[in-house]
Amino acid sequence: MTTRNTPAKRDRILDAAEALFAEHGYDGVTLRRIATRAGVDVALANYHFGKKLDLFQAVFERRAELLNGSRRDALHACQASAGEEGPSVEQIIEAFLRPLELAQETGDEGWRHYLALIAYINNSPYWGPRMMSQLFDELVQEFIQALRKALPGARDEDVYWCYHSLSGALTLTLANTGRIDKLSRGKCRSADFQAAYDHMIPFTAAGFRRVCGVS
Amino acid sequence: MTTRNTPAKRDRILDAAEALFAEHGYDGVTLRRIATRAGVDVALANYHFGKKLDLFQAVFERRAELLNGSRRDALHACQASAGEEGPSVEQIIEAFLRPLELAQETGDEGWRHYLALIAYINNSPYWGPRMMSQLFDELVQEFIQALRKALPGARDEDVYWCYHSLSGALTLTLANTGRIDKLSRGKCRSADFQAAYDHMIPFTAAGFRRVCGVS
DNA sequence: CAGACTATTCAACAGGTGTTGAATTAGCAA
DNA sequence: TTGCTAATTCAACACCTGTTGAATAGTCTG
Repeated sequence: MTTRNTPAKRDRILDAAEALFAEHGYDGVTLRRIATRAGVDVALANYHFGKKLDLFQAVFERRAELLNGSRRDALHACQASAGEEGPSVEQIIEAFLRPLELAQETGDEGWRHYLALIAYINNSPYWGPRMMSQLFDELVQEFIQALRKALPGARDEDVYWCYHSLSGALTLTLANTGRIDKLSRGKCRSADFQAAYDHMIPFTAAGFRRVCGVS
Repeated sequence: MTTRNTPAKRDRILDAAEALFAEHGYDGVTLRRIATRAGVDVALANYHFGKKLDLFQAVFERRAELLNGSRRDALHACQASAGEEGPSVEQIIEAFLRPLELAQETGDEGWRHYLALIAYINNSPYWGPRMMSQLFDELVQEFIQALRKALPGARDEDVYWCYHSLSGALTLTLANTGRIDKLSRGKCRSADFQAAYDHMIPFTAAGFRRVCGVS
């Protein structure tokens, strides 16, 4: 009965905040701008979410479990289809990255904004340590565990440093700054996510193999 | 005669702005906070640099040429010592990265802040496209040209996508968020720059080789 | 219908923002 | 000393910030 064609104002606030926080960061966005973009009074954000920081956190958490879910599914799927010794490095990284590509390629541009927000947070010396761990560390450790199994004899330290490089490459992809477009004079488009991941998967897999000593 | 042991206030403003912008971003920092940290009146920033945005740009530009210089020197040096067919992928990436490590390991922590600021700008969808090109593109193109020569037959598109991954891994290193410390439970420390680059160089070099088809 | 509860807006606050022009100090030349 | 100029501070402005409490509209229940 209460189904609407226009989304509820509460959701529109989240959508607006998501897009603006992703592009300008936490301090670069005012509640009034969010409210204006959502077509809503300023006070409504406070009514629904409390303080500005709580709204920020709500945006951050909204899609996290969904994302973790599809990533976890992808990992378990490739583990199930692999034999006794588990999936290859390539398959694990694929499971780590492809769900993001799918999310970015959805018609819903909210996912693009959300992932750009993750990039902002992950790259920030202030927000990164404060917010990333609570939602993403557990699953990341599961991926790293799988990578360790796929790289027998690798030193833990090396695996973590490789993951660091993978995470950095991914973060810049999610940020979607369009810098590669300019650098390559149009030969690459950062909006072409499929191309981005198609290159990133073999790139990082080769890095893991080389550094972690499986030659 | 006018040599002082305390740096001129103009420089102290730049130092304070550099550190604060790097940690909190452009909008997360107030001129009053910069002035306080520099031990200076608020109006002095405006006197020396004009608007807040001009101060931001001044900080961004202050060390750029110095950095480009040492990177360019490193590239030319490895090109000179290499034979006719030019340096290897590893050598080029080393020339691209080591100058940053050296800067970060200087006693002067200003360089650490500066490079974290570069990471912030490079990763930002707002600032990245606006500020990175003007100062850094020319030299980056020189590095990419060298990489192309070291990877004969590689498609331009592939080289640029590989550079994108390299740039991302580097950016997250510069941001110095300390996330890897927590993830690895102390096995890796993001302040250990030498370890970071020691891993990053073979990691990315292997990626280039694999993706750009030199097997 | 009345009532209750939620969602939304209105109006305003106390405090912080970048910026400016005038006033003050310091450094040096003649 | 007296000037002159650059460096620095002071005081204040007009505006924007997040946040709040009261007022209004909307929605469902009985």
